Amino acid sequence: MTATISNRRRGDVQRWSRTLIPTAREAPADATTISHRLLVRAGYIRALGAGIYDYLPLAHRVIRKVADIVRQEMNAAGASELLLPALLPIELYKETKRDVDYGPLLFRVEDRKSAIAALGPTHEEPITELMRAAVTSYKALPLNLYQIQTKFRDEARPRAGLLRCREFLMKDAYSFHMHVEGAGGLNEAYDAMYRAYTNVFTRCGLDFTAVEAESGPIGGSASHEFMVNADSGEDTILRCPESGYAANVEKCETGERPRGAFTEPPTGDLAEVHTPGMPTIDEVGKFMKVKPDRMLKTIVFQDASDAAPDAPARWIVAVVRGDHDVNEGKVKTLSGATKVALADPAAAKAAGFAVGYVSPRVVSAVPNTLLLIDADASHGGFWASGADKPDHHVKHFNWRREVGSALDDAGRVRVGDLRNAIVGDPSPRAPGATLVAQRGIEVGHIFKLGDKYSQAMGFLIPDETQQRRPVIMGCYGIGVSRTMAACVEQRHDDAGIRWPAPLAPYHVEIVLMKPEDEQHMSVATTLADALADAGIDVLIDDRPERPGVKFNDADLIGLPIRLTIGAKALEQGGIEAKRRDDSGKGEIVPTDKVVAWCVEQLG
RNA sequence: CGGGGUGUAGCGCAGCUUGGUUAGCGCGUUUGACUGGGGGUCAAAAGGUCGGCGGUUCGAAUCCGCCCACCCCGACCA
Repeated sequence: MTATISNRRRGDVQRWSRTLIPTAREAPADATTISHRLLVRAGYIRALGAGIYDYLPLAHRVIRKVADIVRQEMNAAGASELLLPALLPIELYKETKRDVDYGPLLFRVEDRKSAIAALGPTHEEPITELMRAAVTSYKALPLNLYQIQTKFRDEARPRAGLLRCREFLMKDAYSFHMHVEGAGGLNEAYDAMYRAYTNVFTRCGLDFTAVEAESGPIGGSASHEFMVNADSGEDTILRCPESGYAANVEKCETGERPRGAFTEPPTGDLAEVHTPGMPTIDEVGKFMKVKPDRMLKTIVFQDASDAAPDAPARWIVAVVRGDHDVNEGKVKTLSGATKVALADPAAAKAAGFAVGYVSPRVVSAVPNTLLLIDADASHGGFWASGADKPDHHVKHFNWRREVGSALDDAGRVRVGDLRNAIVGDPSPRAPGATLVAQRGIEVGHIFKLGDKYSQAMGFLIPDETQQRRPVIMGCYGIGVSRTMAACVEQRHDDAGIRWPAPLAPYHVEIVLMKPEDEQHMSVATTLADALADAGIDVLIDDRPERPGVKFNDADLIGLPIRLTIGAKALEQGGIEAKRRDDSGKGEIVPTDKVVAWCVEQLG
């Protein structure tokens, strides 16, 4: 006897009557999202609590297929799979202060000795703890380690079925390096992960977009999100149709926008208006009869660089149009500070800011203040603004008259890009092109971590020159269970799910019109066997149900191919074959050609 | 965490305002018959701590109080 190692996978064959697929005509009333409703109705998942789900056999098979593709691509990219605990001593998180930073999002459990453990929301700490003990030489690097594991996050508001859960399945990978550039460096691993992720989602049969996301501590394009394109997605991304540039709203740059000259004449005398108890732009605008796009929104930040803790606070005041959103990252960039944060309201008040009613005039009124003006807010014409005293606003704000010569001092006033990009903004990469919006669901995220965790946890090893240096890390996540739901959001119709072949729980459903007919059953099992030999997974609907029920359920669970075995087709020496994506009854395919037909359709 | 809402059979709902037979209806389930290519028809049946605890009352699904769970909008979301 010879042992063989086969790389040829034989398909699975299962009978509907022998597994658990509890389909339902109606979805539970509390399921509102499409993927949630369809996955429950089609018997894939059941809710057990808020953001907690049972994965029934069909769902488990889909999950496994996603995971297998992820594994293959990760392994091909040189990563190694391991498995870390989900139950983690809270002390680990104290080392990085994430027990506080992560806050209530971190699930905590108490053991019999009253010790607190965390249920891992992500595994930077345990992997760094492992590496710190196991790797003591730069010669052991680079390394890329990953796991596919259940994660726990005590979400403030779990919602949308599998899209935002408290317990979910995630692939998380961590890479370790002594340097960023060059062979064996972080950038090399990051690029490899970018390619692997592109391969994964392509192989899953998903329509997706890789977008630039908020930069990590290393700067540059240090983070990408992989978004499944779906109109029902929660996230908005912006894309330049010309250059292919795409980014999320937090990150998206804009092309040069026209700016004001600060020489435009006033529109009238400065007029103060009493606006009691109106904290929002909308309310004030309605009260004063001024549209938000004619108001200046003035937000106080402080330079949070930890360079000189005793130095007097340095204030950064950002001004954007009332209908725009200020972007903290852009405030940081334009100010040149290494770190900025929203000003502490009490400290800002003490320094002389009328928080909530600030106007750009404070650049002269409060020492150590840098004024940043978004291009769209720098124009002339009518403006309303805060009045620098509580419960008051002013009309006819004029830049030159109100702010004066400070406008000409680049050390005190700068104009630039300060707000989130919006649809119609000029593209930053193609002159003349404008940004378009697109909805998506984030299913992957790759990130250059740098030395944040290795520093915090003391993971330093000597390099070639015997200098102890913190290890540089990258982290790379894929939401496995979320990918399943995102796929349903993207691929469904009124009748049910439409799985792409690579993720379908089974590739082919054989519908028996008369399961009690022995000849029909024999045709079905012979056919299923032949399909399995070709590597195809087969579900046989052998239930004694009426045809309508079975056809509707077939559409609902969404397998790519339906083969119907009934007297009519058999008399013609064939089987009725239909793709899920096609309407109608399908075509009669000669019985001996069915396997080849299926293989061809499944591509 | 703020605002709104819902808990009655596996699922979808009515009943509650105005307390009073044995708590109903549709779907589903079980049994039988007929039927047999897109959720069929008839007959019979099973299935309920009315979210929980306490209170008011002769009597509570219904009124009152406290608690719990879940959903939606917002805040939040490495």
